[in-house]
Amino acid sequence: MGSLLSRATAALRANGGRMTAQRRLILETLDALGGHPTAEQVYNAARQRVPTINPSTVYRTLSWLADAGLVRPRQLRAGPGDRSERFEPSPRGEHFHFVCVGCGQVIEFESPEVERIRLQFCQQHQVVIERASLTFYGWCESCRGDRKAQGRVTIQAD
Amino acid sequence: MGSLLSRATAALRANGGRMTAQRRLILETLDALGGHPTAEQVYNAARQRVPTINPSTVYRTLSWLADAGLVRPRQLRAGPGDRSERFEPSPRGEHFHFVCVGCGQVIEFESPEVERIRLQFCQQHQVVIERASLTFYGWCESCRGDRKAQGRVTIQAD
DNA sequence: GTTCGTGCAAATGATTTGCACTTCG
DNA sequence: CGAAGTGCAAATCATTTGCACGAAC
Repeated sequence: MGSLLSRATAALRANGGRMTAQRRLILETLDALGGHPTAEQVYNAARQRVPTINPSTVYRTLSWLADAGLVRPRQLRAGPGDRSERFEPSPRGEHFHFVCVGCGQVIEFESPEVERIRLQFCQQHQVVIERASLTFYGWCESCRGDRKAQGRVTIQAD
Repeated sequence: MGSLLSRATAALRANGGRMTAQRRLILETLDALGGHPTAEQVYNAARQRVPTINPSTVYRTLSWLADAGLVRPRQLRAGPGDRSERFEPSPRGEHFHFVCVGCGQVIEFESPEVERIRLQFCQQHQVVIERASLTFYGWCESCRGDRKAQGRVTIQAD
């Protein structure tokens, strides 16, 4: 399970796509950034190396990667007014997220219990579940103290 | 625990706010709609009764209700390109959602297990969790058959 | 009569798209 | 060469905001 760059290159070969300088740049940027960057963060980071890179190209590359299953779009918003989608390299297995509403930090975690909840729900309601999302919103260890200070932070549930 | 209209009226009295014809209309519309309507759905439903109602007023009323804790904003998107926020009357306790990616139907459910997962996570990571969101995405009983047909539906996780 | 709320039109912010031009294979 | 990809500017979509007018208390 190599870098995004190498996996994307393989995917390109398989589909007659082309490896361009821009795609290479964006893939390397994603590999370097890690975590859960927004399209804008990818764009800004890429721009430091190649100032002529265009936001449209970043968006197009990210959505191509998402379609190819090489990157996973995530809705992890630290607060209202945080409207941007985030992207994470996908080949780690199913996992969930804690988002600090103070600093935006994301902690990933696993939880086998979710599988049980899912199975129970499927049987009870005769539905097919393709994906589960569990997200905790709160204050990380270093932001805990600021909690009451920022009364303005009103996060919305989903 | 009365209607939204009655609870909102009480909240208005407490804060020196004013009960206007528009607010009454929107509150009655929300009561009538139930479920998890988007701002646009509220607007359209309200407009059938009073065609002069303005979208801005709907947005402003919804965000006032959200601030007052009388309505809860929810991110429940059936697919990508479903960018709108949904709103649900809030005084039901903590619960979670199943979203059918075929028809958009939402099923609510409870899950005491989530509380355990939350506690365990808090202790392990020394964080404070204010809110948990668990969402299942899949196909409801009546849409199950269409599943493979709509390969275009690619939902994003969070 | 104030202050709060509304309507309207314009602004916003994230993302997408049409199109002419470039470049990979 | 020819299809696939890029840059740019304009379009889109949901939502927000500034401002002059209107209506609750």
